[in-house]
Order: sequence, then C-alpha cells, then structure tokens
Amino acid sequence: MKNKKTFNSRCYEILRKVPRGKITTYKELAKAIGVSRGARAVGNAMNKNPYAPKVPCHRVIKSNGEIGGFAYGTKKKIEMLRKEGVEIIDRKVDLERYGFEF
DNA sequence: ACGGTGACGCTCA
DNA sequence: TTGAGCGCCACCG
Repeated sequence: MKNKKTFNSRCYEILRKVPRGKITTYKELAKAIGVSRGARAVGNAMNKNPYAPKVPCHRVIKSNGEIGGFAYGTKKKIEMLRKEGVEIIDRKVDLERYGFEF
C-alpha cells in the first residue's frame, strides 16, 4: 500500500528532486524529511533503496564533504559523480559549489 | 517488544 | 589536524 510512507520512501522522493551535477548530504536530506538527526537512518535507507536506478543515491555524500559509502563501491560512486559534472578532489566534494537546496 | 546494525554527525583529547 | 568515542534515527531478525 502507499499510505503510511516510511522514512525510506520519503528519502527516495526527496532525493529524486536532486538534479544532475548537484549533490546533497545525509544530514541535509534527513533535515528536509523532518528528522535533522537522522543522517544514519538516511544512509540505512539508501543502502536498502529498492529504486537504485530511479533514485540518484550516488548524489548523497557526507556533511563534511567526503563521498561516504556506496552499495556498488565508493570508487564507482566517485566516477559517476565526475561524469555528472561534479569535481571531486581528494575524494571530497565542494558542498558550497555542488550542494543542492531543497 | 528488544537488541543489533549501518552509505552519519559532532565533540573531545 | 587527526583519531577515537558517543549519540542519533530507522529498519530487520
């Protein structure tokens, strides 16, 4: 059923709004959902995300600018972001430049 | 219902 | 600055 959207589904919906070439952080995403301290919960949702190709989960990074983790490999995540136009330096991203606001 | 786990965040030394 | 520890929230067995 679609009522009672779980925290996960909420993450996917919001994350889908992030355009190509931009990224967001687990903290900001959680905040947008309503749980400012649920960064971990967001990561948990991304890891289990059943909408892999539908949701740009690779556009979500840590609040400190690091890439974080990725179900298909952090390395892969970096490559994908680079292809989308995000410049990654020393496995870190400039949140001020590529950070997307909901 | 309870405890453990995880793609995190922040503070302290 | 870097490293280690504690706290946070949601999902699963």
